[in-house]
Amino acid sequence: MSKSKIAVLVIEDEAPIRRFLKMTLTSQGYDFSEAVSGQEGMLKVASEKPDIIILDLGLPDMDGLEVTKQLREWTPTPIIVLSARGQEKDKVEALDAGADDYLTKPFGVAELMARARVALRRTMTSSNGETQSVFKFGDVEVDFVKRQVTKAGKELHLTPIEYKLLATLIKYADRVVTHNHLLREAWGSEYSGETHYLRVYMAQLRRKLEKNPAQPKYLITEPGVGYRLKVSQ
Amino acid sequence: MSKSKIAVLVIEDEAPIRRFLKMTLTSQGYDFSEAVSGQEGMLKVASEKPDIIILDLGLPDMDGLEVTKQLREWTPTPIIVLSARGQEKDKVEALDAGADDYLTKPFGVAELMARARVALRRTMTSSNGETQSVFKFGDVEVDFVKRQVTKAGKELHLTPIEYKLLATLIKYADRVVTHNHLLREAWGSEYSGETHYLRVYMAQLRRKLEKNPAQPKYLITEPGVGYRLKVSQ
DNA sequence: CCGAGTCTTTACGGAATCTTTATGCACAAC
DNA sequence: GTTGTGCATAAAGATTCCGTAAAGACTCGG
Repeated sequence: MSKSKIAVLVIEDEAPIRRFLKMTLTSQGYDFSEAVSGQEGMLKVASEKPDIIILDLGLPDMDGLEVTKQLREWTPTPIIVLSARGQEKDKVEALDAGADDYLTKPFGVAELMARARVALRRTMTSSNGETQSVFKFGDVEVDFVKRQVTKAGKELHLTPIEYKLLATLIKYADRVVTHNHLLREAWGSEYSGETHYLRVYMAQLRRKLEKNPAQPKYLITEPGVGYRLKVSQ
Repeated sequence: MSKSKIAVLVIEDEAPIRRFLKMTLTSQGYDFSEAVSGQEGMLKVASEKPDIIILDLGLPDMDGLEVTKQLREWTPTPIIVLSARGQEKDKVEALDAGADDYLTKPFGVAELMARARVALRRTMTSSNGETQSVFKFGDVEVDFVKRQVTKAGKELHLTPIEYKLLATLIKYADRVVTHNHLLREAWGSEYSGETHYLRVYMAQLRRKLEKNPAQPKYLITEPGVGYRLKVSQ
């Protein structure tokens, strides 16, 4: 399963709240990351590309509103704001600055989780991912949203392993992917060394995707190393 | 269609609040529309296709949670929930049912407006296509407002689970929906892994909807992955 | 309390997929 | 020329997954 975890970045200076959120989020299966200041937070948003940001407005180094505005200049990642101040004016300012939600401390963790799910629901279902949803080479098209492959417009059926294998090669298009790497991604880490499976499945993929399977144009063998999906030129 | 104004639908039984919202919204340049019951509200969502819905949970004729869930079966239009109950449990339930935000009465109108702007900001930027309240494939028609299914004009009875299953497949039309995803949406998260339920119910749906259930044209199996409602081509 | 409708559970034949085995080819090393 | 290694391909065997029918359990209104 190549389903990576959902990554949450918590920008919060108070250690107890950070610890608390870390416990809750990790126990619910999220990938947790933290920053203790606005500066560090913005850097981590850029470097780690979290799926959602939980931001305390009362940071020591800079105004939380300013953090929100600056983030919104370049990223649409959902931001849930936490604040000790419950005045309506504060809420309106933060929401208009680009925050997606606003919770007043002390907040209930169940509500925070529910509101995080709301924010994530949007970004997940809307098809505007940073990864292109359709990949093409030759007359083959791979639609990752539909999980469907077509060749010359005609639908093509791939088995789960064939699909994962192809998806991995596309992920590293034009680069060589080693035998073990492919085995790990398509089968699982415990299959390292079973390079024979690869030969069988690469042959199947070629039969389905290549015009002349014996002289592949796209699914290239790199002897002794692995395979490569050739798309350039 | 050249819709200049943003249309807001308010579903609320208390006249004073309705009047108040009408004043505020029209003065801010929104197109205002209202419904006094859940039934009327759902009909107006289908007929008027508002850009955003403000929904009071405490309606006389039906549970607001149920309204939210039924709307979410076919439309992604933002829903902001108003409620007199401020318990965390109520908020979580409403948000997980599909609401985009939850305000406890008495609420500040500035905050409501700000939260409406947040919800609108998201849908306006992402190119969300219009959703229809009636979905068709082959000679089958599904009316999400009446909750009624017809085949070749003849009314067809589906059990609650059959209906939810079909509604979920329609929501992700042409996309592969995994076993667990279907189980979560139609049965609930605690049913993950009970894939044999799906086999039983997919067979029932095929018997009712397909001309030749043994060779389905629309309800397609994706072995080892899930199912897909095929409507294109 | 009963019965209709619905959900849950079970069983099994068959289909699809994964795994294993076998054979042949190309090429390099010796 | 022989040998060995890595690869391609086909096909058989093993396993998992799916479709179907039917029976048992549950729910709810009357």
